[in-house]
Amino acid sequence: MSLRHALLALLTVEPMTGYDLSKAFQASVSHVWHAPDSQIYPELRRMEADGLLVGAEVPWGPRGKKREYHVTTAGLDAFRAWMNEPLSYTRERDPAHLKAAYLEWAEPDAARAALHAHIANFDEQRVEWLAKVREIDTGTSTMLEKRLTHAPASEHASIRAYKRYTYEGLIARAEHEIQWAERGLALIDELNKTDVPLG
Amino acid sequence: MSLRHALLALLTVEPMTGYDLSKAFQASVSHVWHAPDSQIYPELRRMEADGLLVGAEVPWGPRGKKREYHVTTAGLDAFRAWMNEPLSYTRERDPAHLKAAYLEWAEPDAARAALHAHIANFDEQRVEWLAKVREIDTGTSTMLEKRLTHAPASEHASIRAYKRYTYEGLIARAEHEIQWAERGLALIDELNKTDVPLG
DNA sequence: GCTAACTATCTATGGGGATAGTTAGCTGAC
DNA sequence: GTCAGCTAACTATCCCCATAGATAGTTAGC
Repeated sequence: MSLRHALLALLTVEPMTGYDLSKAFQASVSHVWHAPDSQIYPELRRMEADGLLVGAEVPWGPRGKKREYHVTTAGLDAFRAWMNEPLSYTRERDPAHLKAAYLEWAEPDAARAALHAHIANFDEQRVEWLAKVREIDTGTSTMLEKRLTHAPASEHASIRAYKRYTYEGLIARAEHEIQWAERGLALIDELNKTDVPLG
Repeated sequence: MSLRHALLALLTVEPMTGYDLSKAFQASVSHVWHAPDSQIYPELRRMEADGLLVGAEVPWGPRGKKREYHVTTAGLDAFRAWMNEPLSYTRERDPAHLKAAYLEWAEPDAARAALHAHIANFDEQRVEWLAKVREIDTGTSTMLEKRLTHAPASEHASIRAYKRYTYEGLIARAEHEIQWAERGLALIDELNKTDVPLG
């Protein structure tokens, strides 16, 4: 039930439509949270029914309209409560490492391809997060700057620091995964070396 | 649909009952894969229907019986095919980092507790994987040794090496997460320092 | 001989999420 | 002036998985 809290997190920054939230998940914070719009719209209505949000019809063009959701004080309370309560670490599933543990079953080239895909995946993440950190440092992160405008100046340093800290952790993790995969590639080469000891 | 492949992976080592598989997930490879028995039993029956496994009734005590599943050649083919095909990296969800990005909303003590929980979680994993590596090195891993008995001697080194490589990667990841959380604890202290500059 | 703990299997229910498809209005380029 | 591409919102279906509980036989200790 954490989609709800991810939505609250984004909506504490500024009111948004379901479409905005869908885009925000797809682009800006994918790999931390994501959701298809088919999940977002019903959840927003449920959250409104629960009093965490209020939706406001906003005109859009001559005839169109859209629904912008604002966080209520009950919503803020719920978000703060979630932030203050410990989160349960559910056992995760890790197909990449499951596969790695049985890599002897794969053709060497397929094994290499798997590790290259691992590298490509985390390199993409790394680039994404590096851009985020640069945005934080240069003040070009629209979300962060909006967040700062309605937070007391005394908290600005903390807000900036926690965001940077989060993204740095994700960068380090991505780099770790890349290094692991590279060690794997070296291991595959090592194990598939055709030994010609007495040329 | 990777539960199927996780089950195949374990069953390539030796025939097992649903109960055995449930225990294997709970204990030996949790954090790489896990599943409740309510998922395992139906999936085993589906896999048998698909011809990947055959189940054999085995007496258990005077009146009891259990069903032991053996991998068929079709099952081996399916597993090998999965090992040789690239796996799709689905965007993950990461509640811990989502929370970290909004840590200014939490009470300092709650923020500390969250990071301590993070450390505890990954330290547990670290200990678990370190034990695995030790088992591999000392030849006391029952699963691995069984796997080796029906694999050609020429492959023993590879099998051992891939297992070790996998667990080492998981250990390094756990250590990374611990270090990240520790940096976070230092950051919280830093940000909540009550400045008394002029005594 | 009883009881606790373990082995073994199965069912029910509901939530979360992936995928796909539908409808409708808006905007700008050609 | 129309067509492509974007914004906006919603619906349907299916699968995976979590939680909980039901049932029954086995083993070992007291």
